[in-house]
Amino acid sequence: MDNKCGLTVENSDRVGFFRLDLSPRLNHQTKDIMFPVNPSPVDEKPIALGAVDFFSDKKKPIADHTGLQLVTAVEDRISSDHVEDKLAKNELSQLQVEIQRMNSDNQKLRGMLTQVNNNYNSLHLQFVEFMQQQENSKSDRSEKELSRTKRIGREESPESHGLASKKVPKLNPYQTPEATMRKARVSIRAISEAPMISDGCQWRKYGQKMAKGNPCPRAYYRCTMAVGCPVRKQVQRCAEDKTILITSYEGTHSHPLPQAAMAMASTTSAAANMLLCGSTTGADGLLNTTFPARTILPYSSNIATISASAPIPTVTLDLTQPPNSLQQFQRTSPAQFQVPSPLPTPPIAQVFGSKFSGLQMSQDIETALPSQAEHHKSFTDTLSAATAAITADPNFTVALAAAITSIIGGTHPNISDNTTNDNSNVNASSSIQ
DNA sequence: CGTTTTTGACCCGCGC
DNA sequence: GCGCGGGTCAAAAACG
Repeated sequence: MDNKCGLTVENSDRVGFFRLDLSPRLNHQTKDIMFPVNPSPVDEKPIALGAVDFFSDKKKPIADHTGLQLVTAVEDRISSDHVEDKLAKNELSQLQVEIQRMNSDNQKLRGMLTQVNNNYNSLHLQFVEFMQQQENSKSDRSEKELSRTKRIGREESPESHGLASKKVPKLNPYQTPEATMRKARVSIRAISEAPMISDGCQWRKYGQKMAKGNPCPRAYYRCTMAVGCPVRKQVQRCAEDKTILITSYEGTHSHPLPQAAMAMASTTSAAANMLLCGSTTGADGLLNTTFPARTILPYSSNIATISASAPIPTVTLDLTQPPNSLQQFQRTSPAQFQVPSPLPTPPIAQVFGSKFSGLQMSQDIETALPSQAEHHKSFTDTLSAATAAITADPNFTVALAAAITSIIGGTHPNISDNTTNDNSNVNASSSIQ
C-alpha cells in the first residue's frame, strides 16, 4: 500500500509528540503533533489533537519509548478503530491462550492414552503368555488322561483333534484369550416369523434339542463360510412369546465377512467385547464402581434385568421392546437411530421402528439398543444402528462397560489395578463377529 | 453327487 | 453314583 506514513513517537515529562511522515501521499511532508503524556489506561477517552488524515487503514496503537502506553487520537474515527483493534487484540490473545491451554490438555491426554495403550499391550502380552503356559501344562495333562479313556474311536479320527481342542476350554475356560472370547455369548431377541434370521453368514445345522422349559426346540448351527470357523449359533423361539426369535452367537469368525454380515458381526462383537473387557478388568474399572447397573444406566428401567443364572456371560440385545422404552431412550441418549426404509404398516412401524429401546444382559446388565423391524432388511439396518450406538454413543458405551465391570468385576476381584486400563478398549470390535 | 438337514446317541458338567 | 440338561457327533435321509 502506498498510503503508509512514518510515525515516530517521543515524549519528555508531560509532553510528547509524534512526527508523521506523510510520504508518499503528501510529497514527504512531515507534521509534528504535540500531545500531553497520558499514563492512564488506553481505554480512557483519547485526546483529540487535530485533524490529520492518515490515509491509512493501519491504525496501530502507539506506545512510547518509555513503556507508557499512549493513545493518540487524531480523529474520532481513528480512536474508535483503535479501541476496537485493541479489543480484537485482547480477544485474539485470549483465544491464543485458550488454544495453548487446549493444546496442553491435548498433549496430556495423548500422553495418558499412550500410557494406557502401553499398559494394555503389556498386560495383554503377559496374559497371553500366562494362558499359553497354562494351556501347555493342561494339554499335556489332558492328553495323558484322555489316553486312558475308553473313547477310542473319536480320538483317532482327524476330527477328534478338533474335538479335543474344542473341549480344552471346558477343562479350563481361561486357557487362551480365544477361549475366553468364546465364553461370551451375544443373544439377540427379535420378532420374526421366519425360522431363522438372515444375518449374512452361511450356517449349517448340526443339531437340535428340546430345551427344558420351552416347547420349542433349540437348533444348533455352525458357520460354514470357512472351514474350521468356530462360530456357533443357537436359534430358539421364546417360550413366552413364540413370535420372538432368540438367536445366540458364540465364537469368532476366522474369515472375512461379507458386507451383509458386518452389521450383525459388529453388533455382537462390540457388545461381547465390552462384556469381555469387563470380565478381564476387575472391579476397579472405568468407573471404579460396583454399584448396581441400574444406577449407572440411564436408559430404561423396564429393560434392565439382571440374571446371574447364565452359565456363560451373555449379552442380550433385545430388539422387541415397546415404544415406551424407546421413548425413554430417546429422552436420555443423544444417539438415535431410524431405519431408512419405513415399515409397511403403521403399528409395526410404530412398535418396531428400529430405534433403540433396550438391551439386556443375562448377568443383570441393563442398557439400551434398538428395537427391531420384522423384516430382514430392516433388521440388518437395525443392527447397524445398534452397532453405531454401541460404538458411537459414549454414554451407552460407558454405561454398558461400567455395568459389565460392576457385575463381572466381582467375579474376578484379584485383577490388579493396572488392568483397569483395559477399559479404554471397550469400543474394540474384533472379538465376536 | 455334493451339500444340508434330521435325529438318536454320546459326552460332559453339575447338582443332589 | 446317578440323573438331568446342554451341547455335539455322525450316520442316514432329504434336497438341489
